[in-house]
Amino acid sequence: MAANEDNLKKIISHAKEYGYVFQSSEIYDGLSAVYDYGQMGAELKKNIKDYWWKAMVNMNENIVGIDAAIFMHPTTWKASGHVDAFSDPLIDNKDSKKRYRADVLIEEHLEKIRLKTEKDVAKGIKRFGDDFDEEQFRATNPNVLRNQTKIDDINARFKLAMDNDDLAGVKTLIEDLGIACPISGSKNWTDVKQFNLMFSTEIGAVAEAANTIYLRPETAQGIFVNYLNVQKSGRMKIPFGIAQIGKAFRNEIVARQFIFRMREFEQMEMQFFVRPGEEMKWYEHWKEQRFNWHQSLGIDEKYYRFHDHVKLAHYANAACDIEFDFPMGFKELEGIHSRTDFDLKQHEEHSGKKLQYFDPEINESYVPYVVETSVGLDRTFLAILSAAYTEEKLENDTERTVLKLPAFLAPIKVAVMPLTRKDGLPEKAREILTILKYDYNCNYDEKDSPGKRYRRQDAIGTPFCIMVDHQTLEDNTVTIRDRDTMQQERVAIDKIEAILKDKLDLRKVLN
RNA sequence: GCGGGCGUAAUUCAGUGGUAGAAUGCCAGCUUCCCAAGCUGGACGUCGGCGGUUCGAAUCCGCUCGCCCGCUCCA
Repeated sequence: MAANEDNLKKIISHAKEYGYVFQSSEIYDGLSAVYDYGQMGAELKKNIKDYWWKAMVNMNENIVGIDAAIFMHPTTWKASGHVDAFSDPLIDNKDSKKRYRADVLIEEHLEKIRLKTEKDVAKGIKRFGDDFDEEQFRATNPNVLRNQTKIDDINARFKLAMDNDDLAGVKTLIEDLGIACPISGSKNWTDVKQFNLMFSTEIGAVAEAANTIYLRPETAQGIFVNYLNVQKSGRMKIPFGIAQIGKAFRNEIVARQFIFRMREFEQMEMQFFVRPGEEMKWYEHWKEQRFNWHQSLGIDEKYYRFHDHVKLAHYANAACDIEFDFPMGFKELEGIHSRTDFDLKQHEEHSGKKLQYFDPEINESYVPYVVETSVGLDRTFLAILSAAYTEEKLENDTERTVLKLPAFLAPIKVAVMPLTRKDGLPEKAREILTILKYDYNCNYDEKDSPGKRYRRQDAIGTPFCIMVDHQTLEDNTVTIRDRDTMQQERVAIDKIEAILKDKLDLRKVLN
């Protein structure tokens, strides 16, 4: 554990030192849980996006990509459930310092009262056996009735308080009920606070007439509200998918662990629309597909595992995560959810528009079921970066730090360097650079010894280095040095393009 | 939000009351030329920020911002 935490620190330092990730607004002391991608990070991130898009959109005939706006009609978030679900009333116990959801505390209290009734019922059964009329007992027994009244009263008070945004009322209710902290046993509570995880701003130039509008907390809704547009304009036939890469925003109470949990983050997701009843088949299909995608990055299988959700969200009938062994342990990287027809039904209801699909195969109209794959781009970035970060002991008893990034994702694909700065070698090297830079992001470096330059490229993860030496001038050959093996291979200049093309060929990874 | 740890150069750190250092890195030049060689020169820090104590603060105190860890949260 300690070694792993250490590892995260090292990765953060390395990421900063070599232009991968910077703290946002650093000169102003930073902004909590917001990060910027630097010159290397932006390239890596872009390459991850491209690779995902290629695998999901380009490789699947029945998946298309869109780019929806971050701003959406406010009703969207009522329909999706985010307005309610993303604003929990929270309360802290001052003695145990534990935080609870106020509604959960009250619900637990109600559960205790219900339990009393059940005990009474159980007693009755025990005493009277078969003669016991449970239904009548529940309807007439004074204790049971009194408890039921209590429950109804509490529910009514809670609902009233919540509907009126009366947080003080919620606190009073908790105090009146004598609810104690399960840990400390004390009733010493802070005020109830509302946390809304959605960022809001105003749309409309005139302040009085402005409407509150949210920054989307997830990208999925942009797909749902456009599903019919895409289906009709793209002549899509079920089953089909809509993919999207974009930013989402969550005002996390605690956001930490570098770029793992940020307030502004990017998701890559695909909603797959299927015929009702076939969702489990597709759920299994995408579980496998997405796992294979991660595997294709060439990171050891032991870094990944599935985690099935036991407790399902209100919209799902099956859900699992693909978890990655980050420096801080196994954490969610991607979620695969069978979302049923919940979202589309909700949007039908709130918009009053039909969101049905006519299925010519079965001659029937229906609201499709949805299987979602949603992967965090920043998390994928962190996963790849942390798996790639390697400190190696070399034979000559020195060390090197190398980013063993998948070659096709590396920010710089190839560095071209002259062995010395004399004898026309730089000119020759630049000729080669000119050939390659149309297809690949290249580096040129002539400063310092060759060994030092190799190490510099290792640190940023450049998979290939081309060295122009004196033999180049004689026979037009160069050496290509492999980042991971450190082996050099002498090849003809006119073969370089073919060799790189082969080494970076996505056909090999995308199977 | 609570608790713990921390914040000094690009990075890793030393410096505990007398106004700042090392190593690595970076830049220029010389030399060397295939895995962080050497030499010379150089740039970069209002010691996270604000305030207080003091003749004097990187150092002591308060507040604040940020990072890491635990709790909590993460439909």
